[in-house]
Amino acid sequence: MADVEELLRRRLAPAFEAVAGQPVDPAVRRSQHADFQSDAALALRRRLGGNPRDIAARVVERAELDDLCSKVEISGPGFINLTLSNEAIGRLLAEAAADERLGVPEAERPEVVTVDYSAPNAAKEMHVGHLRSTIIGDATVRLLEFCGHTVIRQNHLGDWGTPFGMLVEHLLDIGEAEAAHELSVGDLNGFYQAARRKFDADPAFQERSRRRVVLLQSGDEATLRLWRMLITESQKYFLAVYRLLGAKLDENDFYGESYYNDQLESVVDELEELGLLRESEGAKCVFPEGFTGRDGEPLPLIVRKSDGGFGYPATDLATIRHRLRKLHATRLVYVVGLPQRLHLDMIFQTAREAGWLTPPARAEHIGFGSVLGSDGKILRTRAGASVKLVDLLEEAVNRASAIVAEKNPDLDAETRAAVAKAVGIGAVKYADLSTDRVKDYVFDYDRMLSFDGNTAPYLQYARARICSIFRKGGIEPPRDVPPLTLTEPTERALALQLLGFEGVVAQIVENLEFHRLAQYLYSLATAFTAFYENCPVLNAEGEVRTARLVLCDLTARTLKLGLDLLGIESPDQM
RNA sequence: GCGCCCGUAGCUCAGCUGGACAGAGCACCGGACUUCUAAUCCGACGGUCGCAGGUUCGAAUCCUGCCGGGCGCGCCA
Repeated sequence: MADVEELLRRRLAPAFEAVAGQPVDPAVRRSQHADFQSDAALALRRRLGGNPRDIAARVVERAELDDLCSKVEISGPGFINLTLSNEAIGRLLAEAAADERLGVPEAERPEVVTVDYSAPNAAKEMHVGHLRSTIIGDATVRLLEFCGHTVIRQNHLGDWGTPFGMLVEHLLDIGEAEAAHELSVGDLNGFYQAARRKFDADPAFQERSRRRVVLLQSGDEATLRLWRMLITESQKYFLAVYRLLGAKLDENDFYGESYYNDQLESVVDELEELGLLRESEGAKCVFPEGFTGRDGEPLPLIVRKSDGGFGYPATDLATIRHRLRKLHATRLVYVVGLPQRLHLDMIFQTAREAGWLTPPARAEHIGFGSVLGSDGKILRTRAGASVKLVDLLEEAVNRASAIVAEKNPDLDAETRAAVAKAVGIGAVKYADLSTDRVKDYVFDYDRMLSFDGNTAPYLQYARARICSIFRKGGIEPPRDVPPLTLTEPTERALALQLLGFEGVVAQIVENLEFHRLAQYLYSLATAFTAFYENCPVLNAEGEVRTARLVLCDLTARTLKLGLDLLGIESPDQM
């Protein structure tokens, strides 16, 4: 969709520069007093002095806006209010209608981007903590791919470390067949907790587990076979969850901790050669610049523990080095909870000091808050256990199914099931993506499944109604049309909203603040509903009807694309 | 002790690089279905933007200090 804001900016910028004698950002944004407004004249007073209204007047004098605006006026202390002409809007919409991508261009400079997300632990249940990472990461992948970047998904599976001694021993105790059964059925909690209980209660089991870790790390073939079985079975289970969630992660995206095992030694060596390693209390540490701990002492990243084993920072450093050096990524996205902020910052800083992470490459921690229950505390079951992700999702689908059955009994069973899944899963995802990532949010089925307010069902419903219009009319959306004729205010408002899509997408690509896209889609759906209430489509005639059909089609396509970028399905009927 | 994040309507949340009277949804109250899905819409009600200073023509937004909540700070990942 042609980015009108950007168009206006490009027209105003030269005029501002001429008046100010220096480059000026015209600061164009949507306005309550007109379609758009430019605030730059006010800010300029500080640099230029004088009356902002006069500055604005001189800018308006020079700017070429005739083909876009029907009205340009100076208001208040120096705002430039811009009203688009209906002709310009109609022209831009017609252009958008003809474009598969709705006017959203591919990136001028495509990048290789790694997205680190989801990262469950093998032989351990996925819980709500993994929900956000998976949902946000998936949306990131979809968005960046749509914009033409090469995205490499990185599922940093927790598949290595001391717990696996215990888990392998437990596997041996219950037998391979039983273990495979438990893992594939998804009773990972049962499996893990049983192992844990024995480990805590039985010193003999503890000792066996320790020896097993040593065997595992020394590459004992028999042990490795059992370990691999644990990993493979767990992966199968995770893939089933991803299918249910509709996340794009697949079996090729697992780059677990074990993947980096044979790179750890070289990471240590390289840091050593660079002189970044210091021995402290028997451990080999990096002290990245700018981090201090409790006593104002430099904060260490323990790369090699005093017992000779590798610390987890070693793996994270191997990972970032691999992504930069072998995958040639220039943008490294980490979708990881906010509590890991400090740790990741230290990893990034170390990577910079090691000369691995250098511009234009950059690493970003896409952090997020917690999922809370209605009591305002981190979501848990009544019993206080962490909530299984699958249970959460299935509950959402079941509730959606009940709602759909009640509201639209005419749907056949198969369609209803598909709609229930789209609505239920979509609701969960949208609830997560529609609020500011960095804040905690309250998980509430009733609210997220409501057809009122800023929810997935509301957006899906708006689109389903549009599909219904075309179905009922037995017509195909007109895609190749002359400039649209707009007559009603709600048509105009909807049109303006549609033209904002490209700008929003461009912004989200940079900051990955998906709630802004959600907010946009909600406003779009709201604008459509107002239009829908006021403007009959099928009963209209001539160019009015054509314009309305195009508005419907563009709205439907924008909603579908927008939701798709968020990883949410759009059923054609509900 | 140090550091990071959060604090906007009764509830759940928006508010983009400071900009014209702080916006939605829910709940509550009052309206609208012979017309494309009323699974909706319209109206009313509701806020000293945690508190106090400061910068500015102008602050929910930037700076400082408090208060309140969450999290992190060496051999777990």
